[in-house]
Amino acid sequence: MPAEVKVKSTRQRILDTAAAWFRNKGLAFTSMADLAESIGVKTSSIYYHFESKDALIEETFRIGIELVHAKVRDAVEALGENATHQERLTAAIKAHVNALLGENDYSPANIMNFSHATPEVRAKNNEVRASYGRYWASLLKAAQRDGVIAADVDLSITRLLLIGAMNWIPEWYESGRKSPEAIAECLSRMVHGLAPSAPEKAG
Amino acid sequence: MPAEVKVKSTRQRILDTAAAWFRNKGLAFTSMADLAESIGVKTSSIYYHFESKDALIEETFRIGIELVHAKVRDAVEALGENATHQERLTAAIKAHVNALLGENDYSPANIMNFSHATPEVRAKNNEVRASYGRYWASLLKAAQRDGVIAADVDLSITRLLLIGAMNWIPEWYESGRKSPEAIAECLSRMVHGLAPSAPEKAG
DNA sequence: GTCTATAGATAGATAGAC
DNA sequence: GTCTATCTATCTATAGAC
Repeated sequence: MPAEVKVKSTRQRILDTAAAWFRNKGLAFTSMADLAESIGVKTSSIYYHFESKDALIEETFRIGIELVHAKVRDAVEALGENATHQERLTAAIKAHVNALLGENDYSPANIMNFSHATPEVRAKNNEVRASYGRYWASLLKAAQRDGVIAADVDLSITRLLLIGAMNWIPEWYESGRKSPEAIAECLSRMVHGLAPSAPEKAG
Repeated sequence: MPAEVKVKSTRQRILDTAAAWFRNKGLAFTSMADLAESIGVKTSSIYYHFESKDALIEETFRIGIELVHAKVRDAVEALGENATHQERLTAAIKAHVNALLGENDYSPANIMNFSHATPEVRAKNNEVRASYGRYWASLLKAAQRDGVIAADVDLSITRLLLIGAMNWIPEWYESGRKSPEAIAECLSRMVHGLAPSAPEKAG
């Protein structure tokens, strides 16, 4: 294989461009003509690679979840066996936040548009999303078993609130103001508040 | 005024119906024809009351924020002067969560669709949203001044993460599974974890 | 694998009668 | 204040040449 001049396939350029448009404009405000023009082909060419707009959306969605799942898993595993469960949670939070705010368009494209996709597209994305959810559930369960999270805390609600706080970040984040690291740290500290030694809730 | 037979004006029925459709289907999947048919009028009639679809969206958005702002403020003020700042935060969280999960369609319609509206619509909604944001900022600032939140916690990030965790709830909430109260309590407990006495974050 | 050309559907919006 | 009728624009998707 030639080391230089790696030309991306048209299919890959369609996916990359679609992810960027979906992230920045949303599904409805992204037309097949927009994508074609960005790439420098005609609309009909896209239909050689994807049978429909929904099929294209579905594929970008799948990639988006798989990317963030892989980054989070890698970040946690990079800590090694001796890391505390609080450290593992913090690493997972940082990785997820960075995936949503970084240069990869696929993950934010998924998170920001999933609820506005058709039921068919959502259904086909369900398994890969559920798999990622189970990974977080396992992290939280291990933390609770280890005493990092109090025994009476509802892990299901905790997980959904935690991921929700992160998934909402793209709605308000402006690059240059708050760093992804500071955001992740603040959230990690909130989760740490669920520890058994934390003050009981008032009222 | 007659006590019974209060017939809602067409304008009000358009707004109510639009809020419900925007909440359940999203902006792009709600056509003016859908709304007209739901109400029992013709599409053109809507244009007598609203000059465009965007104008209709903008009005439902404004109502949605004003409603949740009023409910949160009322819930906090109902506590009286002697309530602790933790109690005030908990009451605010409960009120916001209930507004997003309750029968009022306007607030969830706004929250779930704001980022998919046109820049013009978003801009016109900015002031009322900023006002609501300032209210939360004042709640958190008072809590920090009172020692309920540690002095080194970034209140701006905290506010955005907290509201984000709540605003994401409609994405995963299924009525009948977890109660709004249990969700609000879990989140309140997380915020309580930001207290000075809470364990310091790990590594 | 990409093109030209176009079908077919639906959307937001307007004109003018009543 | 609501109607009928229609305009115009845009979008997804397809047929067939190259």
